[in-house]
Amino acid sequence: MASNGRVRLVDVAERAGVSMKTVSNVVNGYAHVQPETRARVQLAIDELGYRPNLTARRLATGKTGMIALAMPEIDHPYFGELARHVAEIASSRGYRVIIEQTLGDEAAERAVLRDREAGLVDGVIFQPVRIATLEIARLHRDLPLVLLGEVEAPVTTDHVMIDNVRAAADVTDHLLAGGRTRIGFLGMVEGDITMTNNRRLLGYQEALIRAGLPLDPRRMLTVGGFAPEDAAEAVRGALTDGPEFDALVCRDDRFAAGALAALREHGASVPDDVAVVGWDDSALAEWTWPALSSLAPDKHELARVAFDLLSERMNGVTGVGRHRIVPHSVHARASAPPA
Amino acid sequence: MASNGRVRLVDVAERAGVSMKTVSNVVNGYAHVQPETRARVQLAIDELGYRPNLTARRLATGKTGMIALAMPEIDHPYFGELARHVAEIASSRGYRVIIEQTLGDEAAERAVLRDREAGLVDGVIFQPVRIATLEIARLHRDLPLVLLGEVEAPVTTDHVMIDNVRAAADVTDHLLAGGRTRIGFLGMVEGDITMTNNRRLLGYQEALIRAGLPLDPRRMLTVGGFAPEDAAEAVRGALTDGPEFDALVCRDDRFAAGALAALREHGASVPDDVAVVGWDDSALAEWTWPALSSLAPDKHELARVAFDLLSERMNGVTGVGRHRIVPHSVHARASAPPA
DNA sequence: CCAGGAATGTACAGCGCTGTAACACTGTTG
DNA sequence: CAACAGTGTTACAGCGCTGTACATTCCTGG
Repeated sequence: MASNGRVRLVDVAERAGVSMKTVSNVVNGYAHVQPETRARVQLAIDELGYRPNLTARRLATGKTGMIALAMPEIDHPYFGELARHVAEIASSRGYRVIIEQTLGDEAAERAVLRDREAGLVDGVIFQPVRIATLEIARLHRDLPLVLLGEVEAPVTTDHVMIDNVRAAADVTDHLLAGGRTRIGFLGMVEGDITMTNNRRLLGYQEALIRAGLPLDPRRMLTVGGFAPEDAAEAVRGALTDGPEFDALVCRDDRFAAGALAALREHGASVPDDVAVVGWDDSALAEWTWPALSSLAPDKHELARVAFDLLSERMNGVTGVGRHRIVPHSVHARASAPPA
Repeated sequence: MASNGRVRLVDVAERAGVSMKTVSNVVNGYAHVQPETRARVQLAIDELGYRPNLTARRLATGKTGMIALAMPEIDHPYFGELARHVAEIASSRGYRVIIEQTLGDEAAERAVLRDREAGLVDGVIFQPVRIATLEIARLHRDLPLVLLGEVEAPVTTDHVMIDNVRAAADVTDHLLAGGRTRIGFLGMVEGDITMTNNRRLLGYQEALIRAGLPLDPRRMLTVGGFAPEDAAEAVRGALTDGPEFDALVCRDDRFAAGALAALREHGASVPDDVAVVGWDDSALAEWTWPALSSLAPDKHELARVAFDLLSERMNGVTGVGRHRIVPHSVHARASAPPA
């Protein structure tokens, strides 16, 4: 046995009276090993308490069995739930997940694509929020990569998302079906460079146009930052200066929570005076009062499809970037009940 | 260059006309390298786009530069926030974090201590919920380990927690100071084997006794499961059959959210009729209506202390298990305002 | 002026595993 | 019955890096 106390393959081999490779074959479940030999090796493994050194295996095979999941914040409800799904899928396929928090930092996002992952993981699932796809394509070399969320063309990398235009239209239709006619959109974020919001705004507008309703730019609220309080602030402003609205389509559940707070302060009743719909269908939607109706991306499917695409890349599939849309639905709760 | 396209140390060495080890020294920032040599090596590194293979480095050094964080669910608000703090601390010290979700599964918790981590990480920070400390001590070999949360004696492993008895007493005192006299406790969970709740119940009882108030066992509510809905169900039952109460100390914020829902259904006003205090001070406390007062463990400190203890163990410190208490406070919000 | 050390660099073994080539068998086939 | 395919096993190189031992040069102080 090695002096550091750990049992190595060679120790087992010696004890069982076979070669290292045979032990390796047993450990890896290789078929062509005599049952009798296998039993002898297994006995030695158990007796010595042998555990393979994964680092050594990785160096030998060139596979790490790990993927990185890079996202802005692990404690954001949506990302937390997504992380859980990804971890479960990956785990069921024998992979482990390293969480990489970029915290919305541009340098951290670049690092995800470069040195940080060198030889550490077999692939990366990455939700960028600061750097553009063009730069991703430029920085990205041969590491298998799947992007999450809306990305602008030209896209040379695999990515998975929901149909944001359609989803925003569905949410707006849900409100229209409930008899709302003066529907606002909360909100565009200053300095937000992702396409996500533009697509959602577009879907919202399309639904209004289809319904023959006017587009009032003053009902499309701009928010100063990403915190719920920023959203509340924007709603407060709109309630005093802006045009009337009887419903709000929100960019995410946290913005919706901020909107609920501002409406409450103002004495507006939800959903009677103003209906509110969130986005992400995170656990938080259950906890607000009233509970939030929310656009629900199929997170499980999102994680599964992303992992499958990545898996193919890790198995050597090459070729142009692939584009996958996963389903969504409107999860109706009290803040915007069904018609 | 290697046929697989990756640049290796030896390629850089060849190009710069020095030995592999000198390149290694430059890469690792070793002091005693001639500036001129260093520059030449650096040039070769840049020209070839060399990135060290971390797996190989790990095999050579025996250090992985990674720790595992094992917890029940990454999408639980408290654990999500804790994960974020741990990831930030670890990252600032040059470590990376692997998230291990046990999902409250006993086998998964055992696996954390055994083969799963073999040679993969340098240490583990682990919040057990299913397996007892005795078993942890039995399974745990030489892998550096720090436990989070309440653990029963005898403790042979380092662990970090808040003073749950004291914290529960502080929360109860907060309610007493607000003039509440019929304070309930929500809740003991059926089949919960962790000590956490017993400690909290104890602190709650101590505070009542010190205040000269009677202990009414019927005000100590038992909950059928860990979901907020289970807590709501328990509160509903108490509202119809049980003794009156004018305040509730809750096991965590999610239970408190469940309690708020049940109270609302019943027409009880919070905090006028019943004050509610949560536990964990998770982001969720901001989103409920009214916003939850909550016992706030110093999560940042918790993460820091846990990492420091682990760090010492990873650096070879041996000896008996150490016990660390981190501070907490009562974060007062609308559901139980200060006196 | 020389022993003793610090500064700078090299050669090579070895971390613990897996892939590959090769070998010794056994049975199968034209 | 030679040729061959398939099975079970071994020996050993090699994954890409770092640690160790050692060579060489350059200072320093007695």
